[in-house]
Amino acid sequence: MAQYSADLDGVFVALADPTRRGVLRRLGRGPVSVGDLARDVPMTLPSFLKHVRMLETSGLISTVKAGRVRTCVLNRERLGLVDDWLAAERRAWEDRTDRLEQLLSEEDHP
Amino acid sequence: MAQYSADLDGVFVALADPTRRGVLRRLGRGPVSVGDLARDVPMTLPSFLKHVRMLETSGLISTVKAGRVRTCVLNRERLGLVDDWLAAERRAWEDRTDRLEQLLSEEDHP
DNA sequence: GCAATACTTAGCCTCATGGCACAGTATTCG
DNA sequence: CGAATACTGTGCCATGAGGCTAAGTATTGC
Repeated sequence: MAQYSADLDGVFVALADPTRRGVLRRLGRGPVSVGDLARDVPMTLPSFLKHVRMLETSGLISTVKAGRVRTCVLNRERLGLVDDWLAAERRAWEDRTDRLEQLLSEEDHP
Repeated sequence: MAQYSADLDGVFVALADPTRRGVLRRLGRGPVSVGDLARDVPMTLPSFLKHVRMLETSGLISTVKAGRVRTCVLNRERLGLVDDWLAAERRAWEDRTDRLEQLLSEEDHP
């Protein structure tokens, strides 16, 4: 659970940057090399590479190097963490809402 | 759209901290004062207050001060931003998958 | 082999985050 | 009124994010 939380930290941090979200969007259309990704971004390559590394350590993408080209692939299932978190939050709210409605209906018919 | 992206930045940054996620979870059960929230957290009040402010500027919570007590309330609808972003990502993937499957089926029956 | 390509490393800068302590303000209670 | 309560403001510090330049390494193409 502590690990779950740390993973979630990493994923949310990774998502909190437009450059990185842009990379994810692009990778949704298939694997792309670092160089090709960087061409779309107004930034030097070393700076951009930091974003790629961060996406990789968050688990949102994987990369493999073949020759001198590093290719990035989206790990779609990783966003399941966000889904799960959202679902858990909402479950908590709804439990509360249920109890609240129950309480209200008891007041209606005591 | 630029604003949408900036809003998303703020929300993801806010969610990228266990303390703040804990606050949201707690607020899911109803409004709570800053002091009560702080009691659960191993941190000084001024430090904790920074988290509350950050949650507020991200739009995930609202706060009102009555007398000397500031009460925090969850803005549930704000998480819709995350839903929307997730949905948009997935739509992009699926479009691609559709095209890919179409391509494959064309290869099967040229 | 040599030059171009595609990263990669290293070092530096600035600003934001997340923590602290300490002192202040505004309300409320006796 | 005076003390306790509940924040709030200020200033400090360490760390890490996000950008840069300059130089280095490993592959590939001619």
